[in-house]
Amino acid sequence: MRAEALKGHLDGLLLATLEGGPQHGYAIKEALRESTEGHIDLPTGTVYPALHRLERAGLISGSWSVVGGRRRRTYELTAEGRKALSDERDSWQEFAGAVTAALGTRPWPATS
Amino acid sequence: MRAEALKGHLDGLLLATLEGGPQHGYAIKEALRESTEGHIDLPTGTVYPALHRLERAGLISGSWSVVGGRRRRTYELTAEGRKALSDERDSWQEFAGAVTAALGTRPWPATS
DNA sequence: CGCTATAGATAGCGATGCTATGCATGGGAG
DNA sequence: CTCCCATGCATAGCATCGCTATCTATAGCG
Repeated sequence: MRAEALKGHLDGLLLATLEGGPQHGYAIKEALRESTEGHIDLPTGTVYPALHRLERAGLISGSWSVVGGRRRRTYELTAEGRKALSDERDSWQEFAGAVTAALGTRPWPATS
Repeated sequence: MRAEALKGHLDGLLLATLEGGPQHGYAIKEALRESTEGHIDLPTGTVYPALHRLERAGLISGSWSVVGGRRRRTYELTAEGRKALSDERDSWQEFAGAVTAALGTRPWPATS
């Protein structure tokens, strides 16, 4: 996947991954990789700053813990984050629909 | 539509609009607005630099003409541009599929 | 002891779309 | 006749944001 394609959609993906329950950064990255069959495999230098951004924005809240001698920051969705995720889903539908229409491709998935 | 969402997908949209035949910048902008029912309404400050970029990249070729006293730069797809458009469509399918999967939304369109 | 996986972090960069602004012409409103 | 708007093109400067490269640290395995 082209690197820059993600711009503006990363936040929604992270929020969606946290919807299933609290996770720490590394686990989020892995979960995203697995749920997309390797298509979305974020470098850690993308994940951590993005989580900081989301926390500053109040969409997620983090807390430190120590597991197996390693410190972990576990994040969970805030109420605001759930709202934002819902908005992201709506705007993704709109965006994907508009781009699909403009590109002249069949609505996803193209099975024909 | 959120402004930054377009990042990385603009080129494909412009190329797709030119697929139906040569167009000048302003007409491309209008065609895109109409084909997406107003969802994608690009400011001219986005369109013209993007066209210059595509021309520099050899994906489109432009020529000046004068219509009604106004000068126009009409662009058309090059062979390379057609190839790039095809690639864009593939990568859009892949990207949209991955994001849709990760967001946990139904494949577009969500009619349920 | 070194390598790898796990876990987190940051500086600096580059790409790219947007805002604001400018120029120019033609046509319609007043 | 004059002003404003739509058309048409253009650029400077900005802001955003994901990536690369690099760093720290621990646990476990060979």
